[in-house]
Amino acid sequence: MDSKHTILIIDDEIQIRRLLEINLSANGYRAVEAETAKEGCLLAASVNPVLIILDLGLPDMDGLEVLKKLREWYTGPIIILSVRNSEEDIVKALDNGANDYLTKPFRTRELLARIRVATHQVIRQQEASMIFDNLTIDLAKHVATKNGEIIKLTTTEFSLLALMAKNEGRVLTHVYILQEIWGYGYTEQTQYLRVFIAQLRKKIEDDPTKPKLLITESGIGYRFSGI
Amino acid sequence: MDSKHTILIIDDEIQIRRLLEINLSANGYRAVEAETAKEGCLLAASVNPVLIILDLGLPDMDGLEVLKKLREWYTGPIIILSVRNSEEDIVKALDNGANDYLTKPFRTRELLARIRVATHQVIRQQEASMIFDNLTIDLAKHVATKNGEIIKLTTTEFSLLALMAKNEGRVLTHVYILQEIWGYGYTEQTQYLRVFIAQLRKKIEDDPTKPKLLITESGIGYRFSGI
DNA sequence: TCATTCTTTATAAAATCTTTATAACAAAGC
DNA sequence: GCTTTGTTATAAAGATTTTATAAAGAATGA
Repeated sequence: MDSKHTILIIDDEIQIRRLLEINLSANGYRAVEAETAKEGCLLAASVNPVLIILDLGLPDMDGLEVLKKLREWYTGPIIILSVRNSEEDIVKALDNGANDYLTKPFRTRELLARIRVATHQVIRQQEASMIFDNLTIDLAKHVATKNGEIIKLTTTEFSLLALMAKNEGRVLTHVYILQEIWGYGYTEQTQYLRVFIAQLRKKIEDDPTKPKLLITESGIGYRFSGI
Repeated sequence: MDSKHTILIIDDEIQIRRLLEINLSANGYRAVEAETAKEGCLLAASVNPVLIILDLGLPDMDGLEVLKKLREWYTGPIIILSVRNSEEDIVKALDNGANDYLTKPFRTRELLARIRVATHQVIRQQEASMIFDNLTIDLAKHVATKNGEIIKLTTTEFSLLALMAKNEGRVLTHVYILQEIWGYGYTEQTQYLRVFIAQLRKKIEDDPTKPKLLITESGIGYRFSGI
């Protein structure tokens, strides 16, 4: 899973793009840049950004039109960056789907803070859901699905699956898993674990006899493999 | 029921409050005013506003502290109005839970537009009538129908159904539901919940013995499943 | 007062967890 | 190859916890 969140910058001024790119990268985002409205709309569809920063003064299309065009399908936050400072421009942009509006020249740290506000829910939601091939685990909703259908899991089964998936690729020892799920008094109950791993496999593996997700590490413990 | 959405203004300047009150009323909101932080926090809890407008320069408490205090429980949008214009103040407020920040003097129509943006999701969710297969729930009218016919629900039953439906697909814990519907003193009364879920199922499920809408998540709580 | 709604109690049913038993498998030594 | 040993997989029985439901009692409001 790629952990960096993509932010799309649509602005024709190279200096602004450069400035934003440096600051966004330094704050853990991946910046993708577009110079024209057309390019921006295409990129928005292909890179699926968590947020779009849009300049209203693009050369090839009216800013408000770009905004409307994006809003036809894009549901993430859009922050406007513009030299236009009239109340009318601001109100129009906000009423046409912009989440925030900053006038150039802007203050970098303020923009970053406003980005944090705008992406807050989206990112938290994304971080809470894990996707592995045809299996998804949504920690916030407390629901797991396989091939789109909800899998019925008990509390313990869900906790175990979530623990394994959160540590994808890492071998977790019997003792560690038992401590995490059952508590300190249960570190000897390796048989519990076997029973529950078998139950989980029946529910999440395509072929429980040839597990591909919950891998046995004989003598040590188990490992979750999200391919 | 009162269909107007309440906005809470916490500001010590009478002129600002008056100005806001006039503009908010003219735009279909109900304005409730507080002069001090203490009064504001109390009112926030009692009037349940869809949005709070908060001045950072209150006489009785530091603005940032008020913000943090509100955010301990208030999940709706908070817009800051302040004479302070330093980048540091803005960033701090935004990072402590404010959704937006305007400096005084502000432009009225811009503020109104920003209020619309901030309340957009909340209000739409409150007003939307939800449709699930042959069941509809109209939150504004406080009415639910099944196969076109109105279902007779008590206040508690409707609140419970609305809470579950608003969180479609998400597992809600017993404790959470009890807190939301009955209040903080009732988090142990799991049996209440069972009784009311059973009553609801009798009224909304095609076959109450095989529930398809109100799903039991044994050991955790319940989940509403549309479709 | 009466009707409605909420709270409490009792009990049956279902789901889940724990334990036991046994089979399967792999590695090592003879 | 065969046996031994240590580990894992699986089914199924028993114990425990959790849930569903009816119904009685208490509270509430017209």
